[in-house]
Amino acid sequence: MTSIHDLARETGVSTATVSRALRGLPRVSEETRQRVMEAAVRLGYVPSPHAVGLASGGQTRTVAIVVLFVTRWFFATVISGAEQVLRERGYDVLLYNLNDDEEARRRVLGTHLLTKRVDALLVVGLGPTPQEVHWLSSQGMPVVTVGARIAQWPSVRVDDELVARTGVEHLLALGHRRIAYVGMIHDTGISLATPRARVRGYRDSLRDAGIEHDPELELEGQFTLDGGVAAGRRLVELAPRPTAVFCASDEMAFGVLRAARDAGLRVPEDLSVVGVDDHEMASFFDLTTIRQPVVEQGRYAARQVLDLMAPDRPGQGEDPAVAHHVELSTELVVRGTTSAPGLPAQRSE
Amino acid sequence: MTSIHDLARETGVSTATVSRALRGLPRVSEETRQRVMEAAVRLGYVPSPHAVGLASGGQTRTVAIVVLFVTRWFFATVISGAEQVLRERGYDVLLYNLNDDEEARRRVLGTHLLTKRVDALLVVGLGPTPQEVHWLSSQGMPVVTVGARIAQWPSVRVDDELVARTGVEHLLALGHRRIAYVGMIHDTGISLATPRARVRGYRDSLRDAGIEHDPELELEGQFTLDGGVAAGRRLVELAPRPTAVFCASDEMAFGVLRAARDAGLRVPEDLSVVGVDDHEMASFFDLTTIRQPVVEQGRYAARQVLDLMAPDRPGQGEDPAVAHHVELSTELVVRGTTSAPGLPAQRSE
DNA sequence: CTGAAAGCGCTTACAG
DNA sequence: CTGAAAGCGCTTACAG
Repeated sequence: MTSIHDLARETGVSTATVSRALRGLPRVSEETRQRVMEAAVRLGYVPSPHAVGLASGGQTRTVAIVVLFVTRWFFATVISGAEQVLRERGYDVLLYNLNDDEEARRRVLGTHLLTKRVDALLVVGLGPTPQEVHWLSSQGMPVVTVGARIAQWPSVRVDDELVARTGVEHLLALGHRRIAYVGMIHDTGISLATPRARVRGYRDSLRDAGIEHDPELELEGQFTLDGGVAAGRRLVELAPRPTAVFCASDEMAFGVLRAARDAGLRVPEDLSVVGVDDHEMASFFDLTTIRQPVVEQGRYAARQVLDLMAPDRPGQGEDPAVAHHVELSTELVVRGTTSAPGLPAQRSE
Repeated sequence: MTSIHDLARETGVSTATVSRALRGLPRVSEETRQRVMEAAVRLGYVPSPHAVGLASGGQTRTVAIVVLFVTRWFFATVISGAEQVLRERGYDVLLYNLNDDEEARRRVLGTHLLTKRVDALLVVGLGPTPQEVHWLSSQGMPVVTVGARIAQWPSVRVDDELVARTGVEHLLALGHRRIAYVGMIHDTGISLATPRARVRGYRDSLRDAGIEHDPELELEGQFTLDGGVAAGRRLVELAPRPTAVFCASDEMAFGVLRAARDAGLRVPEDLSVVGVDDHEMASFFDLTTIRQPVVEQGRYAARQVLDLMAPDRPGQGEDPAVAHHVELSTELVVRGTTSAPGLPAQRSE
């Protein structure tokens, strides 16, 4: 491993000068810089991040991304957006996959685990508790959240209540009155913000439409495909059967479609189905859904992270173009799984 | 940030003793150890990874996982398996998402980028070139591959030729003779090993069955859903139309199913379809497929990585239970998308 | 069982 | 423009 000393010996200058030359600092003659650079390339020099970090006050040029489940489309997609932006700016990404494990969450967000290991935290899909917020803030750790809004920290998300309202109101406008909900009803894991906001939106739109709340119509789907199938099976047995269902994620909607078809129901004639996400397979299933921009949420959050760290960089202020709380817009995408009760889909092609 | 010096002052011993006490080294009185531990907890002490790394010879306790696409099911699933095993052993995971970018690949595998940043490399889904192998070896970087076999390095994979043969032979046994292939035909990106082995398996089984090779039957599907749809559209236009198709991934198979149904074909009566993976949505589509263990490949590879680094740890040898080249077994899962030509599926329920 | 001291590979005032 | 020296927070022989 060639070090700064090797370069100093090789070029006949001091290590201090080598250090300055390498980093493009002023007060180094052009000729010296050339010689040092050349030697660095020739000897395959790479700075030791440990030494750099130690000497320059603990910077790690590393950001931790904490997700609930790497394997789910939403999280993987957010990661890919954020990773790209951070990478471009020379940051490494440390991945923490919580796997919905409460203990892992405590370890990562509630202990010293990350202090000194990363410069900032990007938390996706879970809302830190007030204690965690307090703790991380007291540690001076910059944090950005995706999918949850914490007053003190920058965040990117979509308006989950509005998402649900948009879906349910689409069904109401088509004439449905008995509308079921598939989502996360019982708080099991550690992801709360999004599921809760969506049920709320569902309930509020029904109330605003003067429809009485029927708890029987709220089905547990766990935000998974299998959960959606299970919820769909229960749904088709309800009497009277709902004529439509709003699913809080496309993956659950796929499951409901399957269950409906297994039960011999026609979609949308017998059952209209709406999802959320515009998952890569949604158009495949011809699913009506509320599209949310996902890569963009990752990209934007990464920019917020960079911005939070920016004031530390000499001569750089905050980027005025980066907002504290950002709500990206969503969009109703009408496809073939919704129609007026009893009618086939009206395709406008 | 409390340091080892604070603990030393607090407990009235030297920093050397604090260091030993903290790490559970022998030659420290039980009483001293207690006092140090207590102070560490009370003051919220966390060792600086930079200082530890610098002082103890460059260890980083970090492993880089390099993948082609985080967003694809296979890669995300391998990551989750590997991450869990590494995490349990106290290693952090640095994620590099290549996104099929040749330049990113060069930067990561062909330069000094990773030297001094990570203790080992876990490469998923791409086979390093001989130059890269030589380079990384000369740098002393421990590397494990998933899905490609490099003689010098430990690897985990499935036998991709056998996978293809299993699928094609299932179709041959059902009586099909005109069998198409959907996979990666034209080498575009940087993922080569797996796609190539699978076409080879397809061609070989047909040849062994005495069926002449027809290049028209090999369709480009790019290992994506959309690629599968596109390939499927071309497939249904072929004359005479094949009676069956082997797809090198489930995602492409989903696409072919869609195209077939759009074209009014019945599956499996008019077209039998086989995939590879047993993707989480495969049973959903009732797809016949060759199942490969994916989380397990990630877990096993992580163990190989740990084993590769083990000899450095005092008193530890290699784990004899960890093999150099591992081929995990695959399994034909017969579902409803395959049958004898012209016949409906024979379900054994 | 414990401490003083050197060293890991850099950066950063401070002189010159 | 350049160098000598201290320091970042640990670990590790070496003494005792």
